[in-house]
Amino acid sequence: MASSKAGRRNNTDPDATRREILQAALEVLAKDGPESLSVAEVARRAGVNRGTAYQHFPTREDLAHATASWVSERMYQEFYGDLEQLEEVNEVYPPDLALERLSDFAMNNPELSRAWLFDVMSTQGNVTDKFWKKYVEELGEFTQSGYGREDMDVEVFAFITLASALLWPIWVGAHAKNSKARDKMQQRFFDEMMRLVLFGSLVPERHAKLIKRFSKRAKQD
Amino acid sequence: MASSKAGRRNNTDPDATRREILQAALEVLAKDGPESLSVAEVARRAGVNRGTAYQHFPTREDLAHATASWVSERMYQEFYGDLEQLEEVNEVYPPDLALERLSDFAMNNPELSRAWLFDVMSTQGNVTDKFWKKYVEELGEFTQSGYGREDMDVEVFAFITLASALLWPIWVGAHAKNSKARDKMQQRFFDEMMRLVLFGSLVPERHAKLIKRFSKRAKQD
DNA sequence: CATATAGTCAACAATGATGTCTACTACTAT
DNA sequence: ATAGTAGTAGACATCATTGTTGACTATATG
Repeated sequence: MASSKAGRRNNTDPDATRREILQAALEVLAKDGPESLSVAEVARRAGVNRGTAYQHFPTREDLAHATASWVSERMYQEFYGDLEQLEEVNEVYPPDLALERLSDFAMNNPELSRAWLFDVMSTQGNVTDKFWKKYVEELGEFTQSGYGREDMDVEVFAFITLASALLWPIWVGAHAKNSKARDKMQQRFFDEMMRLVLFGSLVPERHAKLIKRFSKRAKQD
Repeated sequence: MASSKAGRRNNTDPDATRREILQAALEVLAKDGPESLSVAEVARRAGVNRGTAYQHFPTREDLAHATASWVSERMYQEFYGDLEQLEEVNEVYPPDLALERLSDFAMNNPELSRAWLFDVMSTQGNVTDKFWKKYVEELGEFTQSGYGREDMDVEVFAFITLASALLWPIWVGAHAKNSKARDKMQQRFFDEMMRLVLFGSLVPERHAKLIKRFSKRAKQD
């Protein structure tokens, strides 16, 4: 009586299937890294037949590359997508909101964040990633607008903030027992990062020599 | 004429072999993550017979655990080992030297750094790692000695500095073409990090509200 | 209705990893 | 000299993954 063909999908929307596969690949990528991405594992996770995965992505490598591109594109869209129209209105996006946005984003998209970070960190040669370029560009504009210190090394600062903000959720996931503890950890990260960008972490009076040594280009007193 | 038994090792020092295996495992761990650590790959990389690896570590899991412990221990020893006797003499280790030491260490031990970071980041539950505890403890003492700002969240700050310093070499490795460019990148990281801990990254006059908001516990003006 | 599309299911050979085992060699200490 | 230790070499069964292929099915569109 029961249909012997239960469990069939026969999707009308191949793009949706493709996205499901990519999403599963992203999760695997975030969990185990690019080297241990297996088509079988991805297909299992996506609830899709292995053959189906091979229809969309002829080889394992194709899947890996497609996932990397997809991650890059999604990272940009999810983070900057709905912000693009806003930009022309708001001349300077406040740093606390920017950091909060980044911190929230990382916490809500831990796999995407992690996969993106490792891809962009370890990809050889010039950085072509849209999100990275936009992020650095925004930081550059911010400093030149007079709100951020001119003596910043924007790229290095971008690296520091992104690396720590995007990896923080891993730490939180491993060390927070419940969602309340999770929220508290997220708050702590935001507070400390704000504190750091506002005041640094050294007591100035105790480090006169260092201040002299490291303020070559900064003469804003 | 040539000995058919060339390539034999027949080592007198089994511990050395063990270390070689662990070192190879560490490299694999740093490259591909813990999930794709294979005994065969490790043995190949260590220039050791697969059987030999199985003599030292009965299963893949045993090798993985042993490597994690070894990484933890080595991270502590290599970083703090030769500093321990010094400590009683020098009451406060200057922050620039500390950061330089960390930055150099990461650059000279990229695999160890990376493997350690991921292990300690993703290990569930309380952090028992010696290096982490020591690092946080030192930071705590530094702030309480009056040289560091009292309002720091020491653990979060430790996370930020470690995550960025230990991952920076990956970025450098992927983006620096020669050793000269490498050195320059390392210098840039050190400079920017010092700048950040000394001055923050925002121009104070432009962020009066934020300063008010984020200086609850800090009343050192 | 006919056909193309998207997908399922099952089988297959090849490859490589795991874990075990046995026979062999070289070096060390008794 | 002999027994033990450390490592090599090779074989073996088991399993997972890769990439391919062929038969089948549900859905949409002409």
